[in-house]
Amino acid sequence: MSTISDVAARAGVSTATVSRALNGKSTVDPQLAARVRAAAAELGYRPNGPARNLRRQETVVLTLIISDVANPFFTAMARGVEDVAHAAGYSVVLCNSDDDPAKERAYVDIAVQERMAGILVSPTGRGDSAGVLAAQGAPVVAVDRPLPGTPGDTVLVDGALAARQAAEHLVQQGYSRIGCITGPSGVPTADERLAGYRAGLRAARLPAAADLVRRCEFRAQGAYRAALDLVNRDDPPDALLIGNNAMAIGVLEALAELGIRPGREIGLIAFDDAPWAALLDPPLSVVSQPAYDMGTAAAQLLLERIGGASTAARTVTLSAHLIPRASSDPHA
Amino acid sequence: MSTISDVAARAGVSTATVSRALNGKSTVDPQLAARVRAAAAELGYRPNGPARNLRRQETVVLTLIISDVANPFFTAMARGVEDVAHAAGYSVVLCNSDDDPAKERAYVDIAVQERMAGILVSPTGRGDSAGVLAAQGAPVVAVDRPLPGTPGDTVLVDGALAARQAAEHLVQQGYSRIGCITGPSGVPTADERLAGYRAGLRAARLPAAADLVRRCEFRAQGAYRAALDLVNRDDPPDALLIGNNAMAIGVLEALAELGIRPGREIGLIAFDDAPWAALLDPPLSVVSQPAYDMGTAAAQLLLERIGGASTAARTVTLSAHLIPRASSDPHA
DNA sequence: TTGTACGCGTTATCAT
DNA sequence: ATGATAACGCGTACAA
Repeated sequence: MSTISDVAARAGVSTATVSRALNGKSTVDPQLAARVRAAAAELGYRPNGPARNLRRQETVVLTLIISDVANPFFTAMARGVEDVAHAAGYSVVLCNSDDDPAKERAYVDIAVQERMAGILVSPTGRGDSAGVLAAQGAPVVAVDRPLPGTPGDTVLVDGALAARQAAEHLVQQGYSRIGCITGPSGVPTADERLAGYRAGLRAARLPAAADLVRRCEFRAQGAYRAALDLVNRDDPPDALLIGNNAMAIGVLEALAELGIRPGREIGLIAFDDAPWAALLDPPLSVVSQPAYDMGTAAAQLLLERIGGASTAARTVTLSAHLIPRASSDPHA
Repeated sequence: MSTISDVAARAGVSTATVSRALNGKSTVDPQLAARVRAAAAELGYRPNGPARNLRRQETVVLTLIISDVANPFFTAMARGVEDVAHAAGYSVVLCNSDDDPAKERAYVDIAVQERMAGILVSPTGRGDSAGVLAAQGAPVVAVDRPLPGTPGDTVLVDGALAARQAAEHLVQQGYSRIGCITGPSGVPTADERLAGYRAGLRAARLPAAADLVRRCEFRAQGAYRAALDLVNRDDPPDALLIGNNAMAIGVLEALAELGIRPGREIGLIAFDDAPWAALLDPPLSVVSQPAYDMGTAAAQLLLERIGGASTAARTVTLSAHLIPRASSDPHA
């Protein structure tokens, strides 16, 4: 692969002139510049990124670490990040932590080592990534979940409020034995949804039914088992608040197997809207989170932080809203 | 951010010893090594990636460029790539080209400039990324779609065969006016699915109905309009072969709006299985592509190519298989 | 306007 | 076993 000196030799100029001509920085004789560009094109010259980054001490690529690429919520967020980043001349690379603290940590290490311009991370909540980040003082913003320990820029949604509203909606619809399937203990989004659910029951003067709560990973499989488990009880729930998109699929599979129809036989509300949610029969009620906007907000925060503008940590909290559909209507 | 010389100073040794101790390469006095590690830890030292890559002339990160992060097909593929890559000590970063040749090109440029160890790309089919890649001689493998022009390593699925089988299945089920909504002309996967569809009709001695074919981007919106357009004809199709996952959503939305029930009123088969396809009412018949396996195969090819093993370009072709469900059953 | 020369942080070679 | 030093490819201050 040809270097800047190859180009210089071919164009009969110094490497400094090549650099200037190609970066359009200082003023260069138009004719020389043309010769340089021609030489570069003929050689298929591409500047060596590592060398350039080393010299410039900066990059124009952002790292976005998410916990599940297959989750539409995170991909929508990624779109938001990308749109803002691209407009500002940055590129974005995605890393998939798989909700595994070790993988998250590995990607954080890479981002730090490669001296990425900035890092957006939707933390698993466990693990020590936060420490690494804090120690390096790299520009970071946490999305969806706060970074434990360090008070950095953060973009959240008020999941507790949304969960509470969802629970109250189920009560209003006439359900009275409301269960909840949410993520692992310690994961902030999982915890806050559970708290909101409980607050909703309390507000409706319904007894807190600890035995109607199940916790598992934010995946279909665990939710599938949890749903079977709950529904096969002697006193099964008559409604379910579901922690996310992927879990909803597991629950729906379980109910389909048992021939239980959502809405009439069991009320259902799941976190995260998805393109297919409205296509189900009955359509699935959801708590829609502003994923795209979370992405744009996070990217903006990060860009400002990179710019070195403010120094105080900021937290942006967006709100989710309930989209009631027939799966939470007992008369549907 | 501290450098290797900071660590060296703190440990009272030379930078060379620090490098050796931290990389465990050459043999170092255990006591000294411990002192070095301690110093590094205290300083929160992280090796400078660009400097290291510059010196080593190599990276351990792979770039995977896909056209749609929100498409489960591509994310499943990404999982396959990641699993194989991680096992071999490589990391993977995802880039979202959005099916936009310019974005694809931009990410290819980045990957090449950053001297990524290897590149996996699912090309838009348009644009000149292939030329750049070929010129640089970077390790590349194309997934899902071939890289136009250059005969490099490629992982494909036999979409023509699968489309033909799908069309024939629809015929067997009793449908006779079968339409097709597929991707843009020039996109290989779109073209081959159309070709297979036509072959299926021919094999069944059904007239090729050019006016029942619609082409648009591989997205929901275009497919939504195409479906409305087709169904509102005087002589509408009685079945539809749909180009992919996202398009299926658009078609289903259109049909739901018009109150047309899949299966009984219009046969439906879509490319790409998705977790929600079986949950629909009626469940959606799909052509399931081995996305995960495509990812692992591609990653293996790439790793071998990076290793410098073979020199001849290889093409791996996997096969898709039809999963008939009720949406292609007129009696359901 | 153009060229010379140094340094970015690391690893590898060569002495010691 | 350890240290001094060159080199990776680039951008830029300084000199011409």
